[in-house]
Amino acid sequence: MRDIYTRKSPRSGDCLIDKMGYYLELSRQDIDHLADLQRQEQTWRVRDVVREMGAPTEMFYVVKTGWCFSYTIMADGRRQVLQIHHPGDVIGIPDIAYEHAVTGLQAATDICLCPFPKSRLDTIFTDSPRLTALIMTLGMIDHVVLLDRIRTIGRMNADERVAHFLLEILSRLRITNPDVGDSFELPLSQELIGDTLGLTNVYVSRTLSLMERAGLIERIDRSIRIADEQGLRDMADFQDRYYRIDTSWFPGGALEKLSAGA
Amino acid sequence: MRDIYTRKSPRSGDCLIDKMGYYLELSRQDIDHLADLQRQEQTWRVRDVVREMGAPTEMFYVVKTGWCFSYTIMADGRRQVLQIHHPGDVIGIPDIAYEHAVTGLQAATDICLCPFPKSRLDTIFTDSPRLTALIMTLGMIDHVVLLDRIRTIGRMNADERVAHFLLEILSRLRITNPDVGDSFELPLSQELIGDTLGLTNVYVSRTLSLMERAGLIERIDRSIRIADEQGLRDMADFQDRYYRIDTSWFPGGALEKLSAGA
DNA sequence: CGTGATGTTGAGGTAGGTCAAGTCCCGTGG
DNA sequence: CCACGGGACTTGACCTACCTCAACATCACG
Repeated sequence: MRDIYTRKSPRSGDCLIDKMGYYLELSRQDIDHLADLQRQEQTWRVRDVVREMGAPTEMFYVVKTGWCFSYTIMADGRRQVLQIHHPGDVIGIPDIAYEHAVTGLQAATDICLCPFPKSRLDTIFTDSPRLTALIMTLGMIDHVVLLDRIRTIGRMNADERVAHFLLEILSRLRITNPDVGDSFELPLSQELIGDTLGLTNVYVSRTLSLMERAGLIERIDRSIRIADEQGLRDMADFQDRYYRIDTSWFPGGALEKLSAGA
Repeated sequence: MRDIYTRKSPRSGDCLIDKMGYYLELSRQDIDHLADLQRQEQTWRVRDVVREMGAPTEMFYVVKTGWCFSYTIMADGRRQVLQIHHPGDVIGIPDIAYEHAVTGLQAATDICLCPFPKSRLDTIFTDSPRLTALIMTLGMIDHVVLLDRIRTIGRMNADERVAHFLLEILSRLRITNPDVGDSFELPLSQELIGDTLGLTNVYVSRTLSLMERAGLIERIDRSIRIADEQGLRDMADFQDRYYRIDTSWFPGGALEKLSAGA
């Protein structure tokens, strides 16, 4: 199911550096830059709103611990969850095009984020073309994951949507934590999952129960075991967008060639 | 409905330069770069497939004339249209993260595209930080438009989806052609509109008929007149993502300040 | 003139929504 | 320590927005 693609930098225990280092051999300077983004920390409790829709977009955030999510709400209360953010993710880049945030940001668990001002990216852009290319590429991965989501919501039925969702979470987790195996904690309410997939909490509940009875997954509290990964992949037409990316065009090719043999 | 935001460079008749120039005061060199991307031209007929899903991603395309669209197809034939591309759009940037195209590309009308290799962007990146920032920002606009689409498909019913879709097309057209007023040619089959919005061709037909009977739109063949723009905006909770963007953080601030008074 | 792509309309079916009741769990406060 | 309240999950009964299938009309094109 997975081939021999290998992590490019050793794990450090810092999730941003781990995520970046999964794709790229990081220089000492790159690591310093990434550490620099995480000097400030701030915590929120479950269900706290970190940033309202329409707030000025001065800050980006790096997720240090916990899960949070971006969403929009319509006047009558209908909510659509747009993205789930995990440790190591950088939040806010799409907002650079606008003066006010187009999405809200809320804590799905207790979380610790590292806010940093837009301007901090400038130094990275001028100092490290490789890191810049990686940041852009990670943005494009997010983009492609959104395309998958559109296909999922637009053309798949409930069980296919849920299957795809679970697999997407799993592959995302595997980047920073290769040891997850086939089970993981899913600290998201079924209402939130429904608002992500264009379903209701009620139907998510029914669907998960059915999938469990069908032997596709197992559940204990909020932990999920993917019992039949290939079965889920087949039904959801799933492709892993995180596992392997194309870095061949990145600047600084010499370094790249060195690590390509790994 | 629209305030006094003004185009930053004069119209040139070239749609890529017009689109870029709408947001930014372009230098002579910038214009040369953009013209350079469009040296090669190639044409396709309606329904021709320009690029299959899974094809190697060596080329980007600038749309010169006509409309085309990106899509995915599932094994059983279900299709999801992901993006409609208009003259002036650059196609393919999300694919840089992968070696093979994650979407297909097909002509919705007879079209003329300008293919150019990935590497051609390099020179822009090193020569013009302002243009680079604009290209990134346009990518982020696409991203936000996708977020709107997800909300539309995930949480709105058929008439709201169609209303939102029509308004989105209209605001996109207004960038390069401020004279569209309230009517435009919509050279898209109802099946394609359905595949964009997660509906069937049959239900798109019914919905359009209902909207016409309600006095929201008028139709003659495939031309659409938006008869009640405010009404449509209210029902679809529409926000124009193309009209105005934040360029305040772009490098080369001096030039920006000069034009800020406009 | 035939063929295929497109749009319209009708009849009937179903996936998923809505509403509601009941359970479990955990955090808080007395 | 217990009582309470709110968040989360489950299950049942009923409903409806949208789908499916099908027939028919129109039009462009070779």
